[in-house]
Amino acid sequence: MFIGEYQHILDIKKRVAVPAKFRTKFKKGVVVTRGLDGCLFIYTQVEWTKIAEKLGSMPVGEKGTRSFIRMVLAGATDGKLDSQGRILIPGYLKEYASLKKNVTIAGLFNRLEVWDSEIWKKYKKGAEKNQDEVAEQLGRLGMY
Amino acid sequence: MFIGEYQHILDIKKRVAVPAKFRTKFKKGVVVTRGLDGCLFIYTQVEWTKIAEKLGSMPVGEKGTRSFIRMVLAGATDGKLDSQGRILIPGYLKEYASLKKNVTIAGLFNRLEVWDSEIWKKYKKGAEKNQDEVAEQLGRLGMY
DNA sequence: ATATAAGTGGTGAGAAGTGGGGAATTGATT
DNA sequence: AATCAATTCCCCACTTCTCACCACTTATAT
Repeated sequence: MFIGEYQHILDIKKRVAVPAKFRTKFKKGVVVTRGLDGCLFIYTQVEWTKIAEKLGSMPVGEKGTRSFIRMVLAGATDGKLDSQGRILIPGYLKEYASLKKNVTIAGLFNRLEVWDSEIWKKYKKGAEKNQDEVAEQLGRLGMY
Repeated sequence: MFIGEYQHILDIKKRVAVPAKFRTKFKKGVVVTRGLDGCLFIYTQVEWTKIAEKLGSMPVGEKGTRSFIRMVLAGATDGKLDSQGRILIPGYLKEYASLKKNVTIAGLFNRLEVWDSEIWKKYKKGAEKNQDEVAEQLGRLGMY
């Protein structure tokens, strides 16, 4: 499963390297799409199939949910890693996530997330302020 | 289980030795992640698997939960001990815990904690001041 | 005091990350 | 349909970093 935080570069041709230790999981293909909180989600082809099914069969209750699901499904592009283990980010996704040169790749269990490094830094700062809440949740997990 | 307090050094290559008596527990792998109060948590692979499963099954609808999961999962790295029984600390975790050269490793039942030695010293001082309060809490728990 | 284990430091080969040239493909315009 | 521009893809090349291993020092135990 995916964990960890990695610094990479989005080069001038809009390519990002997938951390080497995860590349084997993408042999069957990779799917990139719009994510939550202004990042991109990267799924393995296998995981994506499951996710897409789940999203497609969700009760279309709330307006916001509906439009988000559309964004995710419509925003998806599939491809393969190049011989150097990189993926190509389409222009509209680069724009969606405000990606500049430096990006942070985060491992989130069944997916990777791509963040602009500056935005990620701010996001972390925000999250660290809620330590009490974090402690509470850790307690519930039996971690603390 | 883990107990005790140990002084070690984070060398220039960001490696720390795990106290020798605990090394056998990490044969299957070791996971380091962000902890509370500015320290790092070290779990055995076995312990971590339990935690990760719980994290994976948490609903991601709420913003707070999402950021909590991101901090724990993206903050984590897994690896193995090197032939000298050391673990490698990624830059972002070194920074998170403000680690300098001297670090303190503390055993806390199902995990180890890594502290910058200076911070640990201060933390202990603070904790000693609250002894009355601590005693009270222990009493409530029927431990004292 | 000697032997053994633990802790720390360093080096070098190989892997990973990044950049770039040029062919192939797409799709837009005339 | 033909041409051109732009993007994508497939290599190759260079640089940087990581990891496994070796070597030395310090601590512990008998």
